[in-house]
Amino acid sequence: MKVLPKRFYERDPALVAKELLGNVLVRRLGFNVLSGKIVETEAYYGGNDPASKAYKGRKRFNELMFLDVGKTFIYMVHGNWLLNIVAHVKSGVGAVLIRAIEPLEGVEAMLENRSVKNMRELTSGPGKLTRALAITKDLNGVDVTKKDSKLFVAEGRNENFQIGTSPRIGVKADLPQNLRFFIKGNMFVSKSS
DNA sequence: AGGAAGATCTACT
DNA sequence: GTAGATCTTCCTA
Repeated sequence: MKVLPKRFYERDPALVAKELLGNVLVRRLGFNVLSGKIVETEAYYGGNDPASKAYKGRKRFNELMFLDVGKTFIYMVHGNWLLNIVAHVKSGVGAVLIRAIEPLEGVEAMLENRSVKNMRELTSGPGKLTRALAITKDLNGVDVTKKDSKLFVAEGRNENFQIGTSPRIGVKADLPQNLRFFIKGNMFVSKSS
């Protein structure tokens, strides 16, 4: 299993967000390995992006977005932990929000973390997937470019799929460009349009 | 102390 | 399918 290198994240967040699709998020949890294919992402920028946590300047809780790329940036919204990976060009600011994954390994363990009737509900949303993979603030700042981390991103198989885009979801003030990316037709995408 | 926040669940029509 | 309550931090006063 190959891990995506740090330089992968040292680019424009929108590009990183788009190219993360189809790669695999891997969570080590005790003796278990839980993983899922990334099927939906959003890009966030810095000071000129009103929806970004970094919009109001560098604070202690968001400083990871200003620092090293390839690390997690995790925060709580409405009682849900949301998982981002820091990505930006050199000395820039930005991150990619992981919005949905398609479960691959460790489905039983995920089901223990979340009681759902429908498989589709397991990881089809940013707060859902963090709960399924037991991701909390404890994993904030973890380096996802190291394969002995508790959380990292591995290269997916090079499958062919179509990429859809849309405005970001749930943001009050969005930028004019489409910064949400998803795999068209995948069941686990949180919303199809 | 109070409120807002990149969402989710539940309970209805 | 849609509306409303509610989940927990961090920010701002």
